[in-house]
Amino acid sequence: MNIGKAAAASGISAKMIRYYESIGLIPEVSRTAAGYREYTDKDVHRLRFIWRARDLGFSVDQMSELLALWQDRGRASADVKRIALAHVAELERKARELMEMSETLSHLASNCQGDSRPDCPIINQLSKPCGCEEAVQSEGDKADSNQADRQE
Amino acid sequence: MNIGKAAAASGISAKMIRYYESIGLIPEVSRTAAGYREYTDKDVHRLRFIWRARDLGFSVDQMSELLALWQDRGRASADVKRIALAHVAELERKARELMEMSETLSHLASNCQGDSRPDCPIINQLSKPCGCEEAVQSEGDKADSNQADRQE
DNA sequence: TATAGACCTTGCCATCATTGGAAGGTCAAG
DNA sequence: CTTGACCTTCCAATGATGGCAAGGTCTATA
Repeated sequence: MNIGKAAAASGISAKMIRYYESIGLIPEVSRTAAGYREYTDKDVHRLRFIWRARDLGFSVDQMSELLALWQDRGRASADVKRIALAHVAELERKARELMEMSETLSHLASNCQGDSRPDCPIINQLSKPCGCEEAVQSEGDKADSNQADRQE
Repeated sequence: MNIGKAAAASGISAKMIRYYESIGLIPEVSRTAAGYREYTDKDVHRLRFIWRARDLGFSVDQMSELLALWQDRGRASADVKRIALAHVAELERKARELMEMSETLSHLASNCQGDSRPDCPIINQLSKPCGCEEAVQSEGDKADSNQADRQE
């Protein structure tokens, strides 16, 4: 099967398949006399593995480790679990980071009239002169009000 | 004030200040006879604005719009709010995406013994042959489940 | 058989925001 | 005057992906 078929079968673009080969994530496959790459079902199976791992947000390096463990009959599931949980922690960290931004901004926006006048708590917050503590609290997350948010 | 001082005062690295200047996010500042950039308090104030916007995850393009609105005495707060809310939606989308990955993986990991044996639901899931919808089996989860078919 | 068009090959560029480094000039303290 | 910290510009790399170009190959059809 050529690279186009392998791409369609695996869900990974031909471009990315060549890229993964170039960086050594997957082995070089055999070529036809004309130089076309030839993929076996086994190769496609590996690509699908990568496709799923990628879908879970694993990096190329992590996928490389996972592929090695997959191949390793003597693997310890603890090794797989460790990689997975480290990734979960990272995903959660990033998600929290995004949610903090979102909440801060959402709060500011909720206090913005959104009309034709220039006064705006979002702009006010961004233009504050220093990084003083009275900035929007993202870590403390005190639920207690400060609704009005001194928007001068 | 030279770029190093401006960087320290604004929280943005000298490297990034030069970059922001090169792409036109901030105007070119005056230079000393020796070619050193000179920053005024106003310049630093603008850099702090950028620092805060960046901290909220705004892209350079969005910051450019926000800076223009900041400078615009006749701005409509609705324009600011629109940008902010669009960004909130994007942040939430990304956060949800990460959380979905995290939850899927977390669930798989919770069913993994994490011992010295090779059987592992995480590897099993990744190695499934097709994109079938029979997601992860829940708590009940037969531990006997299909051994990941390795390639060899 | 000739040809069109779909596919393959390699290689380079672009993204986005940021960091790093090299080579060379400048400034301030000792 | 030296030293070291700073500044300047330019170039490169990151990670994962898409795009394009130039050229070769395969396949179906006229």
